[in-house]
Amino acid sequence: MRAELEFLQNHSLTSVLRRELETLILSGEFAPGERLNENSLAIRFSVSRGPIREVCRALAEKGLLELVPNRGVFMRRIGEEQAAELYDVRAGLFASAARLLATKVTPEQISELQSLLDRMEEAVLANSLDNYYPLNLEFHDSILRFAGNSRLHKAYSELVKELHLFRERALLQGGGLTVSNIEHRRIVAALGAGDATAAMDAAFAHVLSGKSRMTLPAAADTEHSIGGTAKTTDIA
Amino acid sequence: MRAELEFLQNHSLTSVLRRELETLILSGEFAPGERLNENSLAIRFSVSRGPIREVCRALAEKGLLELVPNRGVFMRRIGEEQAAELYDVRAGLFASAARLLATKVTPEQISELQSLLDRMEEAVLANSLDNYYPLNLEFHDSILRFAGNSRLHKAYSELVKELHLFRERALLQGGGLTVSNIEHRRIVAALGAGDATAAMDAAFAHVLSGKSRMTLPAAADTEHSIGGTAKTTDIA
DNA sequence: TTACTGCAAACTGTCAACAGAATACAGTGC
DNA sequence: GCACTGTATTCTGTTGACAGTTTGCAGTAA
Repeated sequence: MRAELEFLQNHSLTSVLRRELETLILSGEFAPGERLNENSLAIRFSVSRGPIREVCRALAEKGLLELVPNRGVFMRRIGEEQAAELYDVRAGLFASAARLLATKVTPEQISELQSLLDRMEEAVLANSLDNYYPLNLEFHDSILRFAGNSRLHKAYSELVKELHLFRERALLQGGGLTVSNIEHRRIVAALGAGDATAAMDAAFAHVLSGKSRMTLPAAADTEHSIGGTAKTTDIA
Repeated sequence: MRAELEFLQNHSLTSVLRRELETLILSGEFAPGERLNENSLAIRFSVSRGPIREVCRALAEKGLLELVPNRGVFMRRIGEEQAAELYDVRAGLFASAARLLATKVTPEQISELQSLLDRMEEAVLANSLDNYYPLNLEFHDSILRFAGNSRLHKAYSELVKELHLFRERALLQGGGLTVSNIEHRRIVAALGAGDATAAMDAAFAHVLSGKSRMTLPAAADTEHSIGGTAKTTDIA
């Protein structure tokens, strides 16, 4: 019961709604550019329009939705240029984390990262994107976590969520995995050596490399994901 | 009249309110941790509570306000640790801008930055913080602008706004100006040489240097700003 | 005097309803 | 058949009101 009381105090209806709608958005429930009907959402969640509107305003501020006066809220549509811009921001945050971590990383953390590198290497050899993808996420997340700056971590995570809205991106070619993991090794090597500048540089270059891997093939084939929820992945 | 119509279409009541309230907050109208009464705000702006609530949700998402269930909205209180974290994020964004700019900067932009450096140098010699401060802002803003990434620029600006909430910081000592401008010169030199890594490194180090200039003296004297709206400045 | 209890006022959370704008569609003229 | 106009519908923007919670205060007992 104690736990339930605490739940009621910390999680208001609005905050629950917010989380719920965010999950819905990130799960691909709505198509890019699709309009969200406030009334429908209100009925769907069995609440009135007030809380729905508040949640939409918050998510719009976060960059997941778009507000058009007198027309309503729309799923944010992220074009190639906007995605490219987001990559630059993400690169800066990731580089910051790497640089901060370089001066304080512990041997245990290095070996944990090494372990991830090895497991990713296996996935590369098996040419298994399905195995590589979650390890890649964990690798990046670990660096952010080890950096020990919760605000930086939060900003990075939100940026990754925002990038998920960019669905018109190409699937990664097999060769990308090899390159990606080589870059990973370079980052860990710099971290292990305590070289802040090199770590920052490698981290930044890695994300930018992912950006070019992502946008270049997309220009050649932009129709592949229309009408489906093709599982696109993001190796950076 | 054309302009007025366009104004009505693009700026809804909520968006105007949002800007207004944000200005109020950043101007120091409310003390850190102070509670904002929804009804008072509604009366003050002659609107109902609905729009006020939506605006507050948006500004809370942005990090300027804090929401406590069943108790209301409060001015966000930023402690020293949080401010330190924000500096790291800011450093990453600024470094990203510097690195991106290094590969595309034009001679005209370099000379514009040089001009700012010279004018800051004058302010340093005159030991005039009042002259130095706006030039310093313009210097940083110019680099973000020249970098040509609007999203990065926006993220940086919002972070600076968020940092403004940290009022318990010390005024800058005179010596800081000299150091700060030396760091500025190092950034511009790297940019002019087209050295992306050096530019990124110098930019990151500069913001972190500003962070230590900010937090160290504050630890020695944390009571200086109580009860007043002392004009504190932020040299980084 | 101090601590506790109970009540009252104030405020937030939520809802339902109204006004105005945008959209879709039927009707009319060419 | 096609473009245009006027109307009806739908949806957003905003408001006022009610329910539940928190806060402040007066009253009481130790």
